This record gives sequence, C-alpha cells and structure tokens, in this order.
Amino acid sequence: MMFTYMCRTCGCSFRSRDFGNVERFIEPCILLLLSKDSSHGYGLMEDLEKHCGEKVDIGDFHRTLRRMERDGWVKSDWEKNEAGADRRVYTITQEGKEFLKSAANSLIRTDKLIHKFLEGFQKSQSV
Amino acid sequence: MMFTYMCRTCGCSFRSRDFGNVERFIEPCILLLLSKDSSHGYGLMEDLEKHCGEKVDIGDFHRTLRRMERDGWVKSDWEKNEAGADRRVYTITQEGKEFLKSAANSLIRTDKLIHKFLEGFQKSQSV
DNA sequence: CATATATATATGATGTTTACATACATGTGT
DNA sequence: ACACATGTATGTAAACATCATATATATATG
Repeated sequence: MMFTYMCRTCGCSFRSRDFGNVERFIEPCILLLLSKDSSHGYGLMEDLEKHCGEKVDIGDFHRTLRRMERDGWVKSDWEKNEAGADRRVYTITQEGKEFLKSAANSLIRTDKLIHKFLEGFQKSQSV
Repeated sequence: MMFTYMCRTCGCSFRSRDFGNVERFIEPCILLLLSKDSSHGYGLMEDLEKHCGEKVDIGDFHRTLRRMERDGWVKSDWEKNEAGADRRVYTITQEGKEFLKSAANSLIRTDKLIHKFLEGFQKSQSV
C-alpha cells in the first residue's frame, strides 16, 4: 500500500506508504482461513482479498507462507494438480492455532489504542 | 514491542516483534498532541505514553520528529532552557493538520479491517 | 505449432521501519 | 568531583515491504 506525495519545493512526486497498516496483519488472516480448511497459496488469495480488504502481492505472499512454516504456524505438503502447476497445500498447526488466539488478543489491544486516538481526534475536531 | 518465543528444535529463545503494531502510529499521536499545543520531544514523551499506551524509544522518537519535519508535518525552533539543555520546540503545520485528518480516516478503515477479522475469529471460536 | 494466458511457487534487489546501544551537551544536587 | 535528570542525536543490524523477475505446467486460440 503505497501513497504518492508531491514534494513542496521542486514539485517532484515521491512515494510513501499509506497510513494505518497493521504489521503482518496478513498472518492471522491466513491462519483464520486455514483454521477452517487447508489450502494452497494461490487459492488463498481470493478469500484473503475478501477478508483483508486489501490487494496482496503474490511474491510477498508466498514468502510470508514460507516464513510461517519456518515459524511453525503452518506445515505444507505438495499436491498433484491436473489443471496446472503442482500446489503446496498449507495446514495450520496446533502452534498456529495458539498464535492465532494471541494475535486476536493483540488486535483487541490495538483496536483499543486506535479508538483512544480517534476519540481524542474527534474531540479536538468538534471544538 | 518485542516478544520472546521458544525455538521448537533447539529450545533456544528468540525474539520477534509483538503482533498488531500499527506502522508509525506514533506520528498521528504526536500530531494530535501538537494540534493542542506546541511542545518539545522529551516533553511529549509523558503524554504519549498516556495516549499511545506503549513505551516509546527516545532515540527512535527524536528521529521520527526529524523525519516529520522533513516531510513537512511539523516545524521546529530552538528554545533556551534555564533548567537544562536547550530544547527543539515543534509546532504542527497546516500540512500536518491535513495529514492528521487523513491518518484518522485511514485508521477508521484499519479499525474496520480489524473488526472484520475479530468477528470472523469469534465466530470460528464459538463452534 | 507457436503464442498467449491462467494457474502456481519462488527469489533477487532495494528501500523503509524498528530496536537497541551509544554519544553528546547542559544544569542541579550532594 | 560525581551522579543524575533533562534533552537531542546517530550508528548499526535485523526485520519488513515493494517491485520486478524467474520458473514450471496446463489450457485456449490463431
């Protein structure tokens, strides 16, 4: 999620990330989907765009899945695919389920911080 | 905000960031404070820990303020200080006020994404 | 059959952000 | 003289994100 700004002095455009990104938000989103059913990377994409509301970079996405396996949240097995290239099918682990729970708790805390900020902001705007 | 994990293979402990951080959340928090009154870095700390709820690294914090000035959200002036080292006093700019508004809007959107996730998660847990 | 397209996974290069340590300067209290 | 509080700043390394590109297979189309 990048943002294009305009430089105030020379008028050149520069890029910066949009604001409000939750770091690695994609991970609990993936785990929530996998907690319902095992799936493969490419197939998770469509569901993710529905659930996360954001476009996902496919390269980054696969790298994220490999890291999640390294971290123990998921495991993978290759599956033969008649209709195209073979698939690596990901399954959530017990540790992944526990991480999903703790991530949900962290997100509740994050949500409170955001609310606290928005409350203060709205108060300042209504003056 | 770091988190200590235990490695599953060798038992060593490794550190990773806690989950749920909003990237550069500190920036709109600073701007919200400065929209009420100009202040200097060190002095903003106490208020920030109240408003952001998290500890702030002072080195990182000053670097953030310098970047925010470079980006045009704030401007600074040196102020003589009888009771210690001189202070760099930051004031919000018009552009900073506009960024604060757009950041608030982004955070409303972020909040919706988190809610969508938490709803799905709670549904999956109640089965 | 050559080419394009959809499905599918992976990596290289680069820049940004964060964490932690450390440096530097001034004034106060003992 | 020394510790401590106040105050700002930088060096370094790891983690993270972005964008481009590589690789492979199956299907559709001219």
